[in-house]
Amino acid sequence: MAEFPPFAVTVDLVVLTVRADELCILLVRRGVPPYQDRWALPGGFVGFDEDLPDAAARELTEETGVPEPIGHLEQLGTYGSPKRDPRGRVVTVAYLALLPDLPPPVAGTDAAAADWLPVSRIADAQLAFDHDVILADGLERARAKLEYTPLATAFCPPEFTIARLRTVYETVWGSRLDPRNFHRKVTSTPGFVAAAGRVTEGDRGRPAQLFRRGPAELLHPPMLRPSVARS
Amino acid sequence: MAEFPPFAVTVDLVVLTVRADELCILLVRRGVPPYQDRWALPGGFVGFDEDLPDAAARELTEETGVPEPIGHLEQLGTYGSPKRDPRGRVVTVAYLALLPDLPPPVAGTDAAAADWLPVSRIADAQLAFDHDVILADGLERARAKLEYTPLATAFCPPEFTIARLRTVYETVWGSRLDPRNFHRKVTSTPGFVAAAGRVTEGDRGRPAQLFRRGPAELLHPPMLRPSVARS
DNA sequence: ATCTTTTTTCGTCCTACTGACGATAACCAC
DNA sequence: GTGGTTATCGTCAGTAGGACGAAAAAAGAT
Repeated sequence: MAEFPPFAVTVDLVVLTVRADELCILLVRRGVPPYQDRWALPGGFVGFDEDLPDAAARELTEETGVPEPIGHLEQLGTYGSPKRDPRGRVVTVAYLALLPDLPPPVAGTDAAAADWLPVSRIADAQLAFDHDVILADGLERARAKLEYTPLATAFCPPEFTIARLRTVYETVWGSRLDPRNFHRKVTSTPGFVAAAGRVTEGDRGRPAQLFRRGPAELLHPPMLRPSVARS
Repeated sequence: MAEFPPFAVTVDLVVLTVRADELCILLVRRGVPPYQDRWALPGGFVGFDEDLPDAAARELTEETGVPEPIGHLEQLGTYGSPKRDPRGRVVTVAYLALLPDLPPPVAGTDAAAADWLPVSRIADAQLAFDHDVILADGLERARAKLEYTPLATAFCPPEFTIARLRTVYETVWGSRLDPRNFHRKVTSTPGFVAAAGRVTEGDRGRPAQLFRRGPAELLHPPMLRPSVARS
């Protein structure tokens, strides 16, 4: 391997959570050029002896301050247009993280600030680099995966009610779901959720049963989003 | 961007086709170390001014000799373990290609040979580098995508019969499907296929209508593989 | 020419899933 | 208690899908 073009490799994170009935993303405000003072996805260079998932998990921990075996982390895609970074040839491996609601993040080393922003408030071409595209891909991935995996539970604390799970679906999909049909669907899909044996207390209305995530990796049959109107 | 670890970036291709009722993959026999004389995925270095999809399309054309606007090409995932290549730190972006049956490939520049191999004959740890893992991921992606996209048509010539499309599903999924229910399902799913207005001739049995791929990108409702037995 | 085989294509029955929505249960505030 | 709110259970009709019968349209055998 005598000659090869030298690339820089980074990881970038699309970190999503549901808070206050809004789908939010963790962004950092860049403190240095290029794109200084613009919002960007958290991320950084991959260490020379570091595996890609390790680098993503490290960045996630650094930005959220939370030890990472919480929520869900998966590779989203790789973006490597020659012009995407004015500093040189940078290929970035994007990861998608789904987390339960967390306390506000702390600003990192080279970031002026870090915060949760509602994705509904992020207009096109507002983010640094090609991060708009990466965010759009991450949102579409998350929306699609809620259909056929139990990943909506990654947005919830370890024990949650069916209603909480329903607000996750409603928030991510942006549409309302019938509470009675949703309840029937979730509890009748094998392995989706398992009863925790306890109930909520102190809220309004009838106390709700608490559930944990079940063992299923795939939902059969899948949840169907109402937006895909049928023929 | 003064200092950053220097990486090499490559693309590797999982190229699948259906020929003679078998799911086959395009492999090259390595002519140089490491892993000399082992089968490997076709691929190569990304040019310094080359975008990743362009590099993948270029490699695909080089290996198959076919101008590339045929079939389907999508990014599969990125593999970058520090130990995956003994020559140094190489991050590879894997692409998945689905093609109709093509003539045998020509051996490339640094490959001793290239050929279609049935995936059923590829045992574990037979391929160079981590290409076993990449192949496994590509197969799972292809199997899953046949469920909810019209991508099975990428394995077919421009005009095809429902029976041909059915053998694609049966070959990729490894299970038999009822011809009558399959016919009903395909023709009743909006946008999956469109009648070409012509029929086959010269075969055994009743002549079949020819179809082209329809405009749909997603199948609603999806095709369901029988392997996922229900509760 | 007629029969058999093969393959396509249409139709029927039955069950499972889903959307719309009524009804009841169990809490809180007053 | 009453009223408000939320959770949970049921009912009913429409639809999709698996199992399978049957007719249609060709090729080949006799």
